[in-house]
Amino acid sequence: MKKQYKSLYPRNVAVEQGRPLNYCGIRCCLEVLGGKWKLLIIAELFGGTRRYSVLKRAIPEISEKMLISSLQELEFHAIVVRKVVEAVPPQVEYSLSAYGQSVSPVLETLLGWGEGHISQYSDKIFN
Amino acid sequence: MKKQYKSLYPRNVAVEQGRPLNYCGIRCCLEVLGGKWKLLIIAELFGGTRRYSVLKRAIPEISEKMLISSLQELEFHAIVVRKVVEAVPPQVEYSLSAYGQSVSPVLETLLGWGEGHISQYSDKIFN
DNA sequence: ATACCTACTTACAAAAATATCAGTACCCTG
DNA sequence: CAGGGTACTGATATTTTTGTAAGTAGGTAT
Repeated sequence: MKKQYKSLYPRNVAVEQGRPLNYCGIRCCLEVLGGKWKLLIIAELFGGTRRYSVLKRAIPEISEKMLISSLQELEFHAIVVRKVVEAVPPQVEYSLSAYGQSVSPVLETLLGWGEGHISQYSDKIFN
Repeated sequence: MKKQYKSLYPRNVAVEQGRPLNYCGIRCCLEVLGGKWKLLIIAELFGGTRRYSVLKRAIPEISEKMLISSLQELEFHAIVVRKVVEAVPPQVEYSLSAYGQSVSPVLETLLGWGEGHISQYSDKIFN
């Protein structure tokens, strides 16, 4: 990984006791799990180890760039594990780390709330 | 409210059974609760009813525009309630609706995971 | 009379996120 | 030997999100 992970909290914010002012668990989640694709990728990986090309086909709307960069950030945060299989053509397998499994309740809760919201307010969402 | 809420899912996506292809609870959450400020505002409102100016002071880094527009979207989605108090100077109170209280587990779970993540990986986050 | 408070709105600018697309290296198949 | 598959990288463009700053209206305090 040449690419350096870039922390999302602004640099001009004061730092207190080792963390930026008002940095909290929610901001951390938004930083680590937020964005358009990461939770969807994680959800897919809860189904098991997936090769790059399989992930791509599982989430067809995602661009390769976003898929790769999301995977790289998740790997940086120790949530996913990247494993190269020496083969021709090359294979790279992505899976959730043991730590990555800890995202499960987050995913479940969000999914549950979201599905409930859709069923109550689909008219507002899909207007 | 003149401002029309704009759904975040792309219009060019095929719709199946009343919802866009691959639309799921997670995407719904990202749409309704996502963004930089909404969950923080909700967290603040879990502390009770707050006037606009009080919210502003509670989250000092937020711009007025973001505060207002976040509140408006949350109101649109029936999560917060806006109440005008006839007084001089004018007062507007924001609070969570009964439905808005249902976000509680989402908030708790995210906060919990995030705080845990910070304590394990603060070196990676605050590099 | 001037400044200031409230809860906003609006136009515009900047920044950040995401998309598009071409290119890479390797080998394999027809 | 052309074409295709794999897992990427990098430049650039577009879109989306967020920020800045000024303005509004009615009233109050100085």
